[in-house]
Amino acid sequence: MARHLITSAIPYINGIKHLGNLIGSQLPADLYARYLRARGHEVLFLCATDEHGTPAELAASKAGKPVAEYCAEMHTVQADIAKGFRLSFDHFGRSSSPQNHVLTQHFAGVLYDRGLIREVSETQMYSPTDGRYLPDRYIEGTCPNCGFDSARGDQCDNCTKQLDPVDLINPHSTISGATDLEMRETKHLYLCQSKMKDQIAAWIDTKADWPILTTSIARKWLTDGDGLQDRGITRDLDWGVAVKRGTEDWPGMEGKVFYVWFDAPIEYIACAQEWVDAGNGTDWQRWWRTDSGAADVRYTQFMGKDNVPFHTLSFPVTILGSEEPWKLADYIKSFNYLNYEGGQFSTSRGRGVFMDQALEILPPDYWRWWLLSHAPESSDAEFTWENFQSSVNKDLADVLGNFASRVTKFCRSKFGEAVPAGGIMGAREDQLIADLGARLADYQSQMDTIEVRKAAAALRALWVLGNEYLQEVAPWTTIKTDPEQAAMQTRLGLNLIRLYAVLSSPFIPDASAQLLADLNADDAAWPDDIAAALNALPAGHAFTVPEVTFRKITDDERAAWQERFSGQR
RNA sequence: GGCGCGGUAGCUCAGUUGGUUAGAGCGAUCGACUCAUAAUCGAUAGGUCGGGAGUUCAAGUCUCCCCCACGCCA
Repeated sequence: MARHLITSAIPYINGIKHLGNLIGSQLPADLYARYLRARGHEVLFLCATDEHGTPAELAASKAGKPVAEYCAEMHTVQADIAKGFRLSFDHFGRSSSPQNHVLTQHFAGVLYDRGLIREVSETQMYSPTDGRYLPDRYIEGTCPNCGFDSARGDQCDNCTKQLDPVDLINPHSTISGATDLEMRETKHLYLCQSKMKDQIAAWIDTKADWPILTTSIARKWLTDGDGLQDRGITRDLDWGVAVKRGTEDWPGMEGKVFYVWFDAPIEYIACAQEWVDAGNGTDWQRWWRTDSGAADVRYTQFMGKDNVPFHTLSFPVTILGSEEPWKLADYIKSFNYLNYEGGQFSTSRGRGVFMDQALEILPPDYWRWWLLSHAPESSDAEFTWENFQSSVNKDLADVLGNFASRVTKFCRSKFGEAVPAGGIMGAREDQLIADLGARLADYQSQMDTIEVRKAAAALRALWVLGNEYLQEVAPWTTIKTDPEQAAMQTRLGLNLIRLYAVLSSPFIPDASAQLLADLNADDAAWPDDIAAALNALPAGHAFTVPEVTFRKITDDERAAWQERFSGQR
């Protein structure tokens, strides 16, 4: 038994995420966490909401609420949706937690002491009307290069010229439309990532087993141009972690907060503290401090590719730069994007399926199965309703659900609702057990290496073995000449359902639990001996015939959903 | 413009350090079965592995050029 720390990239507080966000991080992380727990490992699975920054402030003001209140509400909304998808976080924290404030300030102080934070004076656009400094992308004006009248402060969307907000003609705030913008001199803190680039590069070089996507993105940032650049870690905002050196005030930095990308990953650690403070754990240090037992923890991070730079570079700079014994990631699993029906998911245009909507139309297992079995691992993947319908109907309803149905209903009609006695296993059964063992080894190997799609395929192959066996031995025929033999075959079939329920639980936890309940099976332990596992339900054991485990998606439903989520409305 | 990930059967994708007739699932066709959610099982068809050149006894798998898609950066 090993100890596994697992974190999923923390979703931004601003609004409900779509299915692409789900499969990009939280869902595969949950799959891995459930699998490792099922294998008997000790797991701490953490996630949180990322709550600071300008978008949160703007969303709150749009909703007419104080930002703290808005974030608290949205946190609850996201937590409920996560429960709806059966994401098995040990704690779902908040980057705005007091624990994270203290820890973020601590890291800043330590990094400053190590000479890894420097102060930089720069000018920035201030809007008296909005009462805030404006990030470049919230300023628009006329492009000095091409005359386009909606050029953004960072870049002109028309001629693609890189811009500075001061270059814009007639600049205005996109928040209020205010034109009385002025340049103000302001001081900010920069994290000296460049000083750490060799150390980070050396660390990445040791990770030959990481996904190519992860290492290639990291290497690109390490070697592009002059190499890893220093980055600003403060902003002129109200909502966030106040800039301090540990517990000391930071002269000249009054009224400023740390930028989200600095405090967000630190929340992974703070989240473990929240977990303890919430009364769900007793010792967070043994997961995070290598001097307190975390040295033998394996830490795996999950994220979409847009988050890779923060996890391979910035956060490691924070951890390593502190020279304190914090746990560093052992494995970083990253995902590409999920597209929707030939384009991208679009939050603003309502294009694609969002997590709350998905749960309105189908139970979580349907989504979990499709998303995981089509996870965008090697390249971007695409969601289409047609593919979703055919995959779910075939894999879940036909191959697995119908297997449970045909076995239990046959048993009920011929032997009654209890596991039948009699008969002896022969060569065909030995063969089945050998095949199951080989497939199980494959499945476990894919899960161990977090090859999500391949794991799904291996699991499906296990389900197929049951149908093959049943079709071949045909108890509905055997029973006419040799009822004892048919009883043995049926008993084996019933036990296969239990085995499948156990093995499938990381992917489809609800269906798994329901099948186990219908079978009155109290043994849900991961099998280490297939033959023994197929005797878990003994002769005479009573069961209930399951309701339809997975219903099929009809053509009409598919068409209606396709229309509903097209973003046209 | 630079860089990155890809471009393999109608669709979604596997193809390890280059090595026998390029694989899987779905879909299609044919057959078997009839316990089951018009489910299942078997068989068959289908690919000049984006295009071109090169290295090699041998290339989907390495090198170069080009084309396409997506993304990141400038």
